[in-house]
Amino acid sequence: MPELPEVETVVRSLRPHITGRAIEFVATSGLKLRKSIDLSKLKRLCKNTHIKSITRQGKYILITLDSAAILLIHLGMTGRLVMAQASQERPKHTHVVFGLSDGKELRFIDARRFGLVGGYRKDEALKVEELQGLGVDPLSRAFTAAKLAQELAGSRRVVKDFLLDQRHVAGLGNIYVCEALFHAGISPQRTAGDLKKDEIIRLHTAVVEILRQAVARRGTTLRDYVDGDGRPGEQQSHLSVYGRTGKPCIVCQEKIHRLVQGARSTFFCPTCQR
DNA sequence: GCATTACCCTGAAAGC
DNA sequence: TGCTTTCAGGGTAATG
Repeated sequence: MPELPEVETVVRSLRPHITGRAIEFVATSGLKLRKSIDLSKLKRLCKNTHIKSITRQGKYILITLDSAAILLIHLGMTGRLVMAQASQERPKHTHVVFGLSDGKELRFIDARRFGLVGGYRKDEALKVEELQGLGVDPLSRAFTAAKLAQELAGSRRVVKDFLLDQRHVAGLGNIYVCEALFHAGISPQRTAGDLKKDEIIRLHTAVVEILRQAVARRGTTLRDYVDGDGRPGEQQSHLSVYGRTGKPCIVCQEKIHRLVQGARSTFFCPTCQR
């Protein structure tokens, strides 16, 4: 399940392959993803233009074209954005294909179709609905302990749900929220607005460190995720609590517990996290 | 504003 | 063995 480190890894791995390339054709499966794909619009946007850059905002991938139009991609749960030779057979669940000028294809593959692929003209690009409400990116300079404190202030939600809300901090998902709360020693059931100053500082540090470490290890692959070159990540063997129900805590040996919050599994150590 | 629930969807795993 | 059921969850929308 791609979160910030996985999306960042995809962006970095694709950058040398697609920057400066022209898009010669666009094809789709015709199946609906999170939203329907407007193929004719994608074709119009991609015609006679080159790829200028590929960047990330939260879990969204932005491919900016020379025309200043943007292609917006979200990997959802099982989405993959990979390079392939045009001669290679397109795998099952390939929903969007961008044919590039060097004979390669940039393919969006998504079994569960929770992902999203859209295109926006230059005049639409600054007010893309999906990006408008996104909170601070936790790997940006703007994400400070003070900023986190400001976001948390007054919230009556449980901190686990709060951190998953992309309107506050953009890029965290279930795995890294569980991991960050563990490393900060904070129970996932605490009320967000009740965290003390020292706890907020610990949480801020944990979020940044966990994400940086995961980026360095090119993300977590539990099942589907691969980067733009088709390579899995390496962070999965370094998880402290996620998916470790019943196994001993790496700090105190207490068994890791699992509970369900907002229809998502939460993994935590009841001794280390207060 | 916030919590809860349902929905989208496929494939792996579990259960029978 | 083979079929059926359950579970996984990011984001959104409806409801209370």
